[in-house]
Amino acid sequence: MPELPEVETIRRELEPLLAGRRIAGVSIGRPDIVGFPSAREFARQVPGHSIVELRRRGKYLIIGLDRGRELIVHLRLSGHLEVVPGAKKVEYERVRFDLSDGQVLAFAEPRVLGRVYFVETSRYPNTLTGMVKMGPEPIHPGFGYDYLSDSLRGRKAPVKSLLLDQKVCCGIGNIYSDEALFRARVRPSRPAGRLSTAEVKRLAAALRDVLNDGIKWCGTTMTDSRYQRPNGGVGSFQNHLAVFDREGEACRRRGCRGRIKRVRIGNRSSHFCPSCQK
DNA sequence: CTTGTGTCCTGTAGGC
DNA sequence: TGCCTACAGGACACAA
Repeated sequence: MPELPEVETIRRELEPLLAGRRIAGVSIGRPDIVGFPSAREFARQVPGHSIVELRRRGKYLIIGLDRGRELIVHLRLSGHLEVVPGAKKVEYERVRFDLSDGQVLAFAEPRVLGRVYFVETSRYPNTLTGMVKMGPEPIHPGFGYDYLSDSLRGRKAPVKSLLLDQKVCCGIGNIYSDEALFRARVRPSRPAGRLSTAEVKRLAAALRDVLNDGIKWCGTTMTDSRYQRPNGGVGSFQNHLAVFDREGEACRRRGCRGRIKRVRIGNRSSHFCPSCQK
């Protein structure tokens, strides 16, 4: 669920709550949540480190520690982070970090698919190769027509599948890929290598714009979504979705009489307007 | 290398 | 109401 805008919102709101605190203790409710090193080593090595800053790479949240170490969190489908008073119980809490100010950073993850890693800065283990191979940030200046055009050239897979490939453009998930394709007026099923120059240009701009809009609205919280901000608040980009989760509803483009269709592409549901997207 | 499929794990919505 | 099945926004291993 959390894609780039959600993770970026979490980063911004969590940093003032964490920066400068020391991690006094770690308790692990589910050892399989720890991706590196072993759960036992994780619980032994993390305490004593202080939190310096929070960064983000794609959908990974990077908690920068002192002495050249990082705590890396991936929320996958259902994970979230909360900072709560030490006495409070957090539902689905899998890992708990006791902080020096008496607060607790809780990693809650109902589905147990999310992971947390403790690593040396920029020295990533095999369980984190996704970090090393990750493509550029679509909201950074280096991501534009030239890069995207090179990445899609000759590819026969549906353009939607390539947008979800973190090696092509990191941070994109099912929601923002559907929304970007709508803005670019390109159907998700189109073979990626067959897009025209104008379409690739529109797509590169749409990816950047839709992610920035998602950040502006503090992410997307659906009714069945567990995405929440560290203070318990929710996002509001769901109020601005053009196609995602709108199957059968009217297209919102002025003058368009189309209805949003849902199809399966690469085992993921994809939403588009048959009238606007070619 | 590219592409498509299955799997991890749990909770929940919706059908009967 | 209660049971059962299908599906969920991610990532990766693996087969063809």
